Amino acid sequence: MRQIQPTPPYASVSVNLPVEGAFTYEVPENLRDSIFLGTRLAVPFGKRTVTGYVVGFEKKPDIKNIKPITEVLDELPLFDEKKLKFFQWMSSYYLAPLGEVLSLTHPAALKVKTLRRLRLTDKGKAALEGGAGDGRTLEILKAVREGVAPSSLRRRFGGALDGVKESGLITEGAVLKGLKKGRTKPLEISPRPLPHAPNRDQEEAIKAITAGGGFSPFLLYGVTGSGKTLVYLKAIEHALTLGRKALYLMPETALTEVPAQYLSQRFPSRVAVMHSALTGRERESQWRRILKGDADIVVGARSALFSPLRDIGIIIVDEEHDQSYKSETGVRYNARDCALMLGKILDIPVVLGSATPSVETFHNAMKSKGTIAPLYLRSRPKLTDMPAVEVLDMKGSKGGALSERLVSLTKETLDRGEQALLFLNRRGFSNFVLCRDCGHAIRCLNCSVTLTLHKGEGILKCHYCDLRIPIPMECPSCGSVNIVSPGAGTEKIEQEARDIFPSVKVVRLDRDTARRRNSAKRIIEDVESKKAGVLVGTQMAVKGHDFPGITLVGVVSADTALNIPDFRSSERTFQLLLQASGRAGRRGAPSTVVVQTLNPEHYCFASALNHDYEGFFKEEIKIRKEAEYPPFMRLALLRVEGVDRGRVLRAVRLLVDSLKKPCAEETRILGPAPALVERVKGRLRMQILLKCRDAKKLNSILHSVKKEFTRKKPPGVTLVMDVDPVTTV
DNA sequence: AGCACGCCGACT
DNA sequence: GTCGGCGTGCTC
Repeated sequence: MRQIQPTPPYASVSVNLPVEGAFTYEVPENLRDSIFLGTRLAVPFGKRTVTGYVVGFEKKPDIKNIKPITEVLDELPLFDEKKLKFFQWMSSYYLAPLGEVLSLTHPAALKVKTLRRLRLTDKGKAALEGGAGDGRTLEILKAVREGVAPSSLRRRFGGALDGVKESGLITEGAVLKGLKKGRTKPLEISPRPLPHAPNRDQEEAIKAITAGGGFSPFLLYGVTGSGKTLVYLKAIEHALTLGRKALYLMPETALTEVPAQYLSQRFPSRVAVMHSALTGRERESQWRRILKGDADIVVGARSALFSPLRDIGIIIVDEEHDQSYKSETGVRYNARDCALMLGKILDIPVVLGSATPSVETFHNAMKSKGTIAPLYLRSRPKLTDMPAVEVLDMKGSKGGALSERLVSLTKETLDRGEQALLFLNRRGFSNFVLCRDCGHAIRCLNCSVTLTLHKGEGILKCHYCDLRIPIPMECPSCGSVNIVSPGAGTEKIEQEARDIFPSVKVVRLDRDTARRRNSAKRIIEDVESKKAGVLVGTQMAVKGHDFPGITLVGVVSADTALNIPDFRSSERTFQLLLQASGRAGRRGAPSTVVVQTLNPEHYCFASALNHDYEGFFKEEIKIRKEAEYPPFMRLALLRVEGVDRGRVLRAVRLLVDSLKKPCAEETRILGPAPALVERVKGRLRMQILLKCRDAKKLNSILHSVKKEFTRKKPPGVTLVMDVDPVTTV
């Protein structure tokens, strides 16, 4: 790890700011031995001190005013040449500044912050005590003594502040934050023994993965319960016996627990966990363990891919189809695709696993000269052991959100001493509140959506900007008191279930009930211990948790996902249906899935009835081809946002103009059109969808558009470029 | 992203 | 005449 060559006196440093290119800094004599490629630094940048990352060295730069590096932040570098190559690919592919990509390598809390602080000089203190000077000056001095923030001082006193500063009464200094050196502590993981030895399919998959052919991507494909986890664990074990390390990605933080337990049984205290549910302190401690080389396996959510793990020998991406691998803020990367690229650069196997692969991955794996090798786990539970799926046509049904059929099945289930899961992917009591007399629906002031009723909290809430208002007693438009809330969310289902089964404990698991730490745990324990008979929940309840007592799953409305005008809505619905049915009776007890829908004739239900992923895929791929969507076309979504409508529209016209030249034939431009939710947090969102057969061509278009747009764009608007969007609404 | 510099309207 | 608006451009 240590460099043999002495560090040259100048370093190329990438900073975490939206600026292109690296900056040159002098390596001070006393830091010569502690600066490497990949070292995280604090560097002066303009008037501030910012985080920087060493991306190279120079001998003789032809730049004047070179400043010295302020401080080295970590003893060990966060990346090497190969990883840097990977980060540079990400920067180019997702059109994000390199420094922003590199900031993914450490917890955000470690970011260098310069706090500008104004302090009184001795002269200033004397002036204040002596009451010397005009009223305004004294006012300023008093405010500075009280520690009022510079920004608000500026707002209050304007230019007068500069006058006081010039007269030497106050001085400005910067305080660096985030430089503390933390301690490390392994997370408590209770070990769990491996369940059983691999069967023949598993053996074959393990053999293929561990065959050792450098970069080799696999799709491990098999229904829930077919034993993918064991294959991952054996593949990881193999990498570790070769003296290398392993990355194990999961889409949901809750899912990491069981694999981490298995792995820590086999490799005590060599497992690190990285996901957003950790506290800041835990995350930092896990990160430092990884950096110091105290962890051989990192189990975590998408960001774990960038952790400073050295000498990675295998990457596992479980539930590869899951949308949460896509980051929707900052660098809009897809961790699954990034894992493949990192595997290619590191020349190691990458295993994608799923029972319902994404259409792109499956297409890739099925192609005659596909880039991903399929591995089947056929030895699956018998079809008779799979839950029976019933699709209920809800057209013309009246009354509650739960049909008579679903209610009677739930009753039977409870009577047998078993449990039911009622799934609805919408939280709150009702997603709209309506006046019966004038038809007015209560909408958010900042976003173009209706407000959701949260009865328990006694408020209406916007799910986009978190606006909260009290529940109105009368219609704000006509004054009528005839207000209803016809939509259904999990809170309403919970209440309906309580009304129908008053003697049964009904619990709800969604973002609202799981917000407080450990409250989700309590709900899960209630279900596991069978204290609760009915679990109502959003996808949070469906993903990952294995409740053996649940033998009935009711999908309250399959239409929520199906009706979103998005090219992936069928895929998403099908995946949810299969995931939900995977929750029913994993221990062999006869079980049932009931799907309520207004579109029972949709092809995803026919396939879901038979647990037939490939049947679904065959239908879906035809539509994708016809409509020119992935995997046949590559997509990029360009979104222009801003508060001022005129400015946004002007910017969109500029964007369209800048697209004309680079987009020749073979490229489709859809839009501009307002986003499905036109305004969010007061900002208008206009978007253009680009389709192109060739990813390289699309990328070069995006680069040229970005360059031209940033040069010409009016102030007050921002352009977001989303490469390979998972949703285009 | 900040922050300074620079050029046009309403005020002591 | 100045204070301050925000458009423009730079930061090693």
